[in-house]
Amino acid sequence: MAYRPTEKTEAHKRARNKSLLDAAIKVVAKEGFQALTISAVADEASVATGTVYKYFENKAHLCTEVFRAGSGREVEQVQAAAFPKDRSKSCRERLSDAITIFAQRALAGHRFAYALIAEPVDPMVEAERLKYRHAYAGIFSSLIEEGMDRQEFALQDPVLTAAAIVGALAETLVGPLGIGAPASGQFNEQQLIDGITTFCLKAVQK
Amino acid sequence: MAYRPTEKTEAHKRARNKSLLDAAIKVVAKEGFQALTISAVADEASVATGTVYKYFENKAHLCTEVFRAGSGREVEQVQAAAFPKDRSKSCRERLSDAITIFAQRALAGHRFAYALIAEPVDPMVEAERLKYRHAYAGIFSSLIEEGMDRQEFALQDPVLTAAAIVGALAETLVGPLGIGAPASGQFNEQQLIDGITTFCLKAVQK
DNA sequence: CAATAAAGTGAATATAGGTTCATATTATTG
DNA sequence: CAATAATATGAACCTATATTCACTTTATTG
Repeated sequence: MAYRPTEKTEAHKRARNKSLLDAAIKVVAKEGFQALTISAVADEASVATGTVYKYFENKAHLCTEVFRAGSGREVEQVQAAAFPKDRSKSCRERLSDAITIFAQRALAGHRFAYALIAEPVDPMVEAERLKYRHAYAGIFSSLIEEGMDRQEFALQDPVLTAAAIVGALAETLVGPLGIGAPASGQFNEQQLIDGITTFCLKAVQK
Repeated sequence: MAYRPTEKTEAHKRARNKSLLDAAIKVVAKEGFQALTISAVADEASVATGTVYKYFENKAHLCTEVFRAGSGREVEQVQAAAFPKDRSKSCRERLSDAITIFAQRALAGHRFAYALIAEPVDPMVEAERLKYRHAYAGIFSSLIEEGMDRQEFALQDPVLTAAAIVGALAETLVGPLGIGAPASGQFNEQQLIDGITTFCLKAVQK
């Protein structure tokens, strides 16, 4: 007997796992999923390609993690806006806040947000994106349900409406976020956000 | 001097071009863009792979044609619903008709419609899809503009609203159309269409 | 240090599918 | 039929990455 993983090595393992994930996110943020190759990640993290496979089973898993990490914080923010601690706000107000947060963060995040929301990616990554969108739809759906209970919103299928809102958000943001699109500030960001918010609010209202 | 293309050969050329395009559409309708390979098309049309390249410069061009052919009829139908000869209908009514037609045809077309609207595809094909969605957005945008002029609709950015509608349509139809989704009839198709229509109409209304 | 196990390496391998091209076939006309 | 040109063929080629694996390096403990 002569070897056993110790806390130090475990820590190193965790650190490297994180550094690989960070590297992957950095690649996507800089050049999109199009540039997310195993060797690009390896280079960015200054390790060999084989090392990546010691930490991620395969590319699909790596993509999943990038989405999870990238969207995790985003989804959290939207969730927080939709269901704040302070329970005094109306559902209408909260829906508006949630949409605004989503759009603002997407517009601020630029390349990375575009990659998550709309960059043409290969089918494996696209499958991950569908899950990511689903998480948003869940938030909106719950909020709409509550709004119906409180009779703030018209009676409707909350799942359908939630999907429609996510679709509307994604599609309207594709243009402004797309490659070659005017940089943030070139167009009136506030106007865009107001437009989307108004569109969605009117749609759910009584 | 001893050879010159004749009407007969030209006709054959046109026929073969069509048969290749039909083959490509058939492949997509059956198994999606995922299965659209040059050799699949060649097999389906009973020609050699090289022959495909006599008629289509490369795969991207072939994809473009599949989208054009596949969506051409769809876009036409929506256009016809949005701008009918009979000018007596209100914009509201026409918008409702256009949305209904879009959804109905997508739901009826099933696999092919799913492929056009939402199937995860590789970036080359996705780029074509964006153009296709743009065509729809153009129709809705014009209609909304007219509706504002006639004071049927609230003042709004017609381009933004049109994008939102296209996004809402695509996203809400993805689920029902997706692979493994219940076959048409399993869910209440009419209810779905009504839901989307209501959502969009309320959103544009004064 | 010796023994052992894990982590790291990166060249080699595997695959898939788009694209090419030398060759064969077919059509047209004098 | 001979000459010519267009069309068709499909095996071979190319490219781009994901993935593997024999080997090296590093960490741990008696």
